[in-house]
Amino acid sequence: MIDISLLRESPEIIAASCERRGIDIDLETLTDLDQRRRRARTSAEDMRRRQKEMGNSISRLEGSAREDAIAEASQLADDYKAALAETDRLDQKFQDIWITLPNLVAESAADGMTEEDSIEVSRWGDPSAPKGTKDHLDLGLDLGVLDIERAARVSGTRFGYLLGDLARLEFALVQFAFDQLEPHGFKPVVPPVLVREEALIGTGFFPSDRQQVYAVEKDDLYLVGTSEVSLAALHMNEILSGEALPLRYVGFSTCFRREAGAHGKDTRGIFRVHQFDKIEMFSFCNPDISEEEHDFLLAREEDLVQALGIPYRVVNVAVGDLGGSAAKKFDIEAWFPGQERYREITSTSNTTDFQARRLKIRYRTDDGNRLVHTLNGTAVAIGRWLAAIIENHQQRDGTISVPEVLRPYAGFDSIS
RNA sequence: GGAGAGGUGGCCGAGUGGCCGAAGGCGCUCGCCUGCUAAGCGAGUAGGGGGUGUUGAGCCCCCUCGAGGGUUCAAAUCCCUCCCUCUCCGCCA
Repeated sequence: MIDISLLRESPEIIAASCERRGIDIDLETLTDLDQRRRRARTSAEDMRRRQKEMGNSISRLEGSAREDAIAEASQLADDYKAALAETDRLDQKFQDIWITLPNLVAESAADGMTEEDSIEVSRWGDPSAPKGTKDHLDLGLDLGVLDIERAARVSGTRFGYLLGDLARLEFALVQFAFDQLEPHGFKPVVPPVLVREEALIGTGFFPSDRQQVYAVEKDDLYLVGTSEVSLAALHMNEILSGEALPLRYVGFSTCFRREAGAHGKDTRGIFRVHQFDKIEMFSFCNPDISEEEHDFLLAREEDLVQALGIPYRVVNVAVGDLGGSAAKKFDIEAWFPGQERYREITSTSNTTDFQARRLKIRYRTDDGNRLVHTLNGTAVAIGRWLAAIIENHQQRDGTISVPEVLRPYAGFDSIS
C-alpha cells in the first residue's frame, strides 16, 4: 500500500509509476472518493461530538429537563450511527481500490514489460567450459537421486522425490547457508508455513495473487509460497526500537506454489515444482538506507553462488515483471548447461514501505514513529540450486563433483 | 475434542455503566539536588484518523482497553460471535 498523502499532494507520481508498470488507473475517481469519505467523516465526527456533549450533561439533570435531553441525545445518536455507516461504506469502497495499487517503482528499476527487458548488471564465472551437457533430470535419474514418475503417482505433476545423496545435499546447503549468513547478523528462523489471510494481505500477495496460493479452507489458513510472508509478518503491528535496525532474519521453510498459468512451462525435472524448500533472507531496515540494504542482500546472494562455483549473471528486473509489492528487484540467473541458458535462481526485492504500511511495522525516532522498509532475498532456493549444482558440476563420466565448500557438510565428495 | 480461567498503555497492575484514554508501580526521557554510585525531588512518557494551518509548529475534534457486532442518551465496564493465551482431561507426531 502506498502513502495516501501522495494521492492528495502529488498524484502525478502515482500516475507515472503505474504507467511504467503498464497498468491503468483512474486517479480522478480515487481522488473524488477520498474527498467524499473525508467530508463524510468530518460531519459524522461532529455529530458524535454533539451527542457526547449532550450525553454528558444528562447525569447532572433531573426531571423533565433530563427527559428532554435524553430524547435529543437519542436523536443525535441515531443520526451519528447513520452518518458513520455512510463513512464506513465510502472508506471500504476507497480501500478496495487502494489496496490493489502496486508499490511505486524505483527510479533505478529497469524499464520494460517482460523478462527480456531486464538489464544485465554483471556476470561471473565461465559458462563455456562444460564437463558434460546432460540436464539435471537425466543426471538425477541416472544416479538414482531423483524420482519424478513416482512423485507424479503420489502427488501429481510438478512434484519430485530427492533421494540419497541429493537429499543429503539439501541439508548440507542449509547448514552452509546458515553458517555463511549468521555472522552477517541474520538470525536463523524456522517460520510457520500455514498463515492467516492477513499475513498474505499484509505482504501484498493478496488480493492480486490469490490464485497462486494453496488454501486450507476448512481452517482459513494458507500455505505460503515463500517464507517472506511469515518473516515479514513476524513483526506486524509492532513498533520497533530504532537501534534494533536493521533487523535481519534468515528463514528456512518449505514453499508451496500452485503455478497457475504456468502450464507447459519448465515441465522437466524439479525446476518448477509445487513444493520446494528455500532459505530466505529478510530485513527490516531504516528507510534511509534500504537501497544499500538491497545491495547488501544481493552481495550475500552472490557470495553463496560464487562459493558453489556456479556461473551466473545479475539482472535488474524490468518494472513490468515486478511483483506488486516490489519497488525494485534483482535476480541472479545461474547458467544451466542442460538448457544452455541463464535461469533465475534467486530474487531480491526492496519493497520499501509497501509491506510495512500494510503490516503496520514502524520504528521509533526522536520525532515520531516511521514506517520501516522491508526487503527480501533468496539465499538458497534448494530445488533449483541443486539442479544448478548438478548440471554445472557434472563430470564426463556422469558423476557429480560436490562443491568444495559443501563437502564438510555433506560428508562426501561426489555423487556417483 | 471436553472442562475451566483470562486478554487493559514499553512492562506489571487497578478499574463492573457517566468528564477513564484509563489509579498506582516499574522502566524510560528531561530538569533539580547529592563532591562518584545509590537514594531523593519535580515534570513528561500509547497508537491511529479527521479539521485548521506558517505542512509535519501549534490548536480543535473523533476512534482505539484482543477483534467485530449489539444493548443504552452514555460501555474498559452489560450481551453475542470470533481470535488468542493459560490450566486440567482426552488424543497424538
